[in-house]
Amino acid sequence: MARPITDSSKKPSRELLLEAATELIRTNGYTSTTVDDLCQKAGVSKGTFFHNFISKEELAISAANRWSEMTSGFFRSAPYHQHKDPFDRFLGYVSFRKEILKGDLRDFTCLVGTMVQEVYSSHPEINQACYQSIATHAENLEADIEATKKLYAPKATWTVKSLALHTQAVLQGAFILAKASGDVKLASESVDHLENYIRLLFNKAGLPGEK
Amino acid sequence: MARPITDSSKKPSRELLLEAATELIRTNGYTSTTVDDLCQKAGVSKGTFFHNFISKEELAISAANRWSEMTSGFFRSAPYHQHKDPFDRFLGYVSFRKEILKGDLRDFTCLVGTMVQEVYSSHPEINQACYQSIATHAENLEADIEATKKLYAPKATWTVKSLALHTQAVLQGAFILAKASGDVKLASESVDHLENYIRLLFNKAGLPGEK
DNA sequence: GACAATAAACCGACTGGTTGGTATATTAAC
DNA sequence: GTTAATATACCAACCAGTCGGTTTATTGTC
Repeated sequence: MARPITDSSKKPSRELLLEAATELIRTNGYTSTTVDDLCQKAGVSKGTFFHNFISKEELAISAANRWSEMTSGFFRSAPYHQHKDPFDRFLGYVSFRKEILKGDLRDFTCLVGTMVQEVYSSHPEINQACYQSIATHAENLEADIEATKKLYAPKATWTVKSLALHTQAVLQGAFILAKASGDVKLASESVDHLENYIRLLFNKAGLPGEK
Repeated sequence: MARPITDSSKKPSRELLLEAATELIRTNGYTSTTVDDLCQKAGVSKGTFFHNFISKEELAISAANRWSEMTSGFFRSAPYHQHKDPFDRFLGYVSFRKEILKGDLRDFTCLVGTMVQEVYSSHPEINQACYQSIATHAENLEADIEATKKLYAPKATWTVKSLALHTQAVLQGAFILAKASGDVKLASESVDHLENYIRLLFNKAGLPGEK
């Protein structure tokens, strides 16, 4: 049996493999995820795997790039962009990130943040694709942060880029807390503190009690 | 040759293996670190490995527990404890964490935060040891945070525990940024924002420009 | 304090199974 | 009938863990 497609309802093998990679690597990491695991999950054979990717490493790079594109699309169409005030858009982004911290860990944790820990030293090309994804995501926040800063904290000495990256650091750290504890609430509460920080930063009244 | 010790200058094989594990797992992760790698790094044989540990998994658990003890000792003897004001002690802790972000990534990143990403789903016992390490470390901050809160933000609605864990989330996230980018500065700048948050939280005047 | 018996630490060759990757054959599409 | 997509069988390297045996340290006995 071979080439069983042209059935337009079925996704191409390459896409099936990338989806399998996203799910399995998010759950078990890059090294623990074997090519056979990926083929089984995607429902294709090993021949198909190496027809579509020259190596496991190339699959990981493709998965990281695909992750970047998919998350970009996902957040671009999220509702928080509709706010008039850039502060509301920025805070809306963080609140949105908090809202989607629900259900299964495998569904909201970050593929590229997970991979970085394993590959930063041994697989520089995968690492670069991962950093590209994180950095691009952070850069997408910079316009709103810049506008917010101009409006509400024009003299602040921190840089827009550093705050954008800080939001990503908090989220990545929150994922680690959730994984380690098995309790998603710990992640939520860390993002609560990030929200609170952002309000304080722009004099928008944080939680009660800080004056 | 065997039992070559009683030479008080040489460390026991078990300790050598745990040191090797800390270094190699921090660099390459748990799965990528092979038993042979560990033996070579420690300068012992495979027989010795399995004489000291019943499995690779047990070594990882022991390494996580040792990590917990070593970091506890390291931070207990750090200078920030000498401050009179609990706010200064708390902020001093965070500043100290920032100061040690220097030199090689392998020397300041977190063993247990790295392992969690790979093992949380597949090796619950390792994961538990990792969480124990993170949680205990956070708990060690709670007394100072509690005292700071009573003094400077008694009506704040956030919990002491959540703020302690948030500091850990920021640090873990900062490590990911540093690994991904290869630039330690990104980690430092994220910790800058954490310091700034803590100052704002207790009305201790953050960076200029926030009012 | 000599020495035999026992225990603890250690070694490296070996094993069964796994891994990423290859070679080759088969099928579908144009 | 050429080409792209798929499948299966296979391989050499590698992996965690085992095993039989050696060397050193400790302990009990005289």
